Amino acid sequence: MKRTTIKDLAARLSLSVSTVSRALSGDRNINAETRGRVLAAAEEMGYTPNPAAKSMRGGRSGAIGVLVPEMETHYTIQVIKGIQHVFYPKGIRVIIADAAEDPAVERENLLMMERFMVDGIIFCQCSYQHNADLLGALQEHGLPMVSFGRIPYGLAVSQVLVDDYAKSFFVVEKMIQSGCRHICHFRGPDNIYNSTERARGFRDVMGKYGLPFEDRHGGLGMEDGYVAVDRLVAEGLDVDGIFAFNEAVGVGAMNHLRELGFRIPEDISVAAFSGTDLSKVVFPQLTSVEPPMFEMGRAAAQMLIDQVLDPATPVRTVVLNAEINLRGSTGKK
Amino acid sequence: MKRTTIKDLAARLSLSVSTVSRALSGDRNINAETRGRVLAAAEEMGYTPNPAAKSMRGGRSGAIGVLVPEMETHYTIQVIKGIQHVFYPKGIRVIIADAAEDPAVERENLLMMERFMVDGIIFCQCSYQHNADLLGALQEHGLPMVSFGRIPYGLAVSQVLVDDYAKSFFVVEKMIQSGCRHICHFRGPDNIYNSTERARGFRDVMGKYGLPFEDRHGGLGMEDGYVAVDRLVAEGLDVDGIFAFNEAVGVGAMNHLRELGFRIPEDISVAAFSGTDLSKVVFPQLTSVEPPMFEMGRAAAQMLIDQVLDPATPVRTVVLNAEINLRGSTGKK
DNA sequence: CGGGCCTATGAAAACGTTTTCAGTGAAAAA
DNA sequence: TTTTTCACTGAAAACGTTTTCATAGGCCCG
Repeated sequence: MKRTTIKDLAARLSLSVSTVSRALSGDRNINAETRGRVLAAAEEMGYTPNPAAKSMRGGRSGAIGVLVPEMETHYTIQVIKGIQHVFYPKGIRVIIADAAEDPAVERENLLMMERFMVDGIIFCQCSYQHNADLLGALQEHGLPMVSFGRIPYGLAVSQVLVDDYAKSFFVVEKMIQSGCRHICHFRGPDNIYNSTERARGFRDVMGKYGLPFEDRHGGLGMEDGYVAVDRLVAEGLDVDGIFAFNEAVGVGAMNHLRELGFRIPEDISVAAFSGTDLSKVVFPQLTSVEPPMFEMGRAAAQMLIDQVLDPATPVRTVVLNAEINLRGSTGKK
Repeated sequence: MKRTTIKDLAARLSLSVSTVSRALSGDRNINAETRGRVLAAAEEMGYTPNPAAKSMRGGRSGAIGVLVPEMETHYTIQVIKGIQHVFYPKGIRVIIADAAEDPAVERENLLMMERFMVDGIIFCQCSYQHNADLLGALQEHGLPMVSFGRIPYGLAVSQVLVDDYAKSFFVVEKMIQSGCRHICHFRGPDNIYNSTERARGFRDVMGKYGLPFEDRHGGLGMEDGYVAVDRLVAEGLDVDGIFAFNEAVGVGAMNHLRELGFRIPEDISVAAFSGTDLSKVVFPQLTSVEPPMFEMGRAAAQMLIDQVLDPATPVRTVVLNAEINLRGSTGKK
């Protein structure tokens, strides 16, 4: 179980560790032939550098942290894949921590990342109203960081997002064009700033067509969509369309509407933000706004690397394009 | 950005680093008062040990690797959560690598884990026919490892599983009891040994009731379920039940059957192994065998810790109980 | 031919821990 | 009083790298 170290190579080749290290790291002050011998021996003896030693000397830990608010949806998973796609080929370890939508857990996770001495973090806050202090302090302390997905309102940090406002506007416009007149928005939680943006897009497009603006508290999960439908029915439901904060709420709403005997989309159309594969699995398939999740992860990772390499990198906001996919849950009335 | 080290503490307290280290690690050869002073100072100066240094000295990297065959299903994600639940409180970092069902990628991931010098791995092989050589070599080399979910056929390694045979037997028996007579099994890929076990459970229960045994190649994904249904229809479909290798295949089959105008469960019942939340989201809800995913992750993690602490720990196989959940996709004929 | 400048290498320090080996002084045992 | 033992602490080595710093020989230029 003993690993080959640089010392073993040095001994084998009757060279000093310095020379071997230089050969391995591609220093130019080294004889080409010596370099060749070292590389060959390294290959033969199966040498791989000890990351801990590298890290101790170099100051960098060679690991980055990814903090996500949930791991229930395919959204998060795809972003994580995008992130790993960038880091793993570079030999950088990725540590993932899930807050399960609990800001207290998120805080623990942040502190854990600090203990782990990660070189940077990529995060998506549970709530923009929580942990901004700690994130700010870490940033102040020099920890590179990039946010994705949820808007880190009030935090001057690099971020990769989609255009919540515009995409909400356009997808609802499609619903209107297909005949909807009384659309209700199932709004996201107030502590997620995207809720505000999506609601604004919704309000503006309804205004543009002179239609009444109406919304209900939606929440985040499938149960929330379920409950919101119940409430709407109890109030004597008078809508022909629902625009949900996210896919889960949309699916929850749609499933419950169907249980209650409504036909979708004939009686009521349903659309949602944050669509993933799931939108194509439910019946009818759900019209949704689908962010380029993998690409978002890649972009965030690249931005983080830039920051790690040059701490003076300015704060940037990257807005990627989300696709609007019209499916069976919306259609001609 | 300079972190407090043990040296800083020593200087501050006019003690030697050895003493500080001992106080911190809870060595008993230390004056209680001194220990108190050190702890107080550590708290005050916000000292946290440098994992890299610890690791270099201690030989252990403080990280473990988790190798999964896919991250599409909730199954894997839940197992990962169970694993993290055990390791994070202990300050052990978890590195996750996804093979996307490609044994070549899986091999890369294994090598990556070796480079990262993880203290152990928890894995679920894409295919029991691949990478057993490398896994065996690593094990031989002293790397602690635990397998979960898919049967690591031919590898003498600790593992946590559910009873594929018995649970397949029982869930299909329920279908029979509800009136199904011509059930077709959509079999999993041959390079996953669980396919064999589930098929065996299916064959035996059909035999017990004197019913004809029939199966088709199923595969792993939703598309596979879709395709298998098409093939069945092309052959002049004569079944009243389908038992799918996993949830994805089950959902794919069910969705396509519905597209083709079949009523579920009136015309055809559908059940599947490896159910997750998704089974409750689709319509109708899918009858499925649900492994205790989180618990499996926890168990695997605990077994790995045992092995790391004592390399002489004997190889164990832990079989956990999977729940059979009867839902709308099966029912009285 | 002597000084200066490359090229290639080695020696040693440093990173932050843990741990072994040696003490120290004081109390206990003789 | 002398010796032993004990409780506590310090010095230093070690883990595997990278990175000065130093130095050897060889070459060019005057």
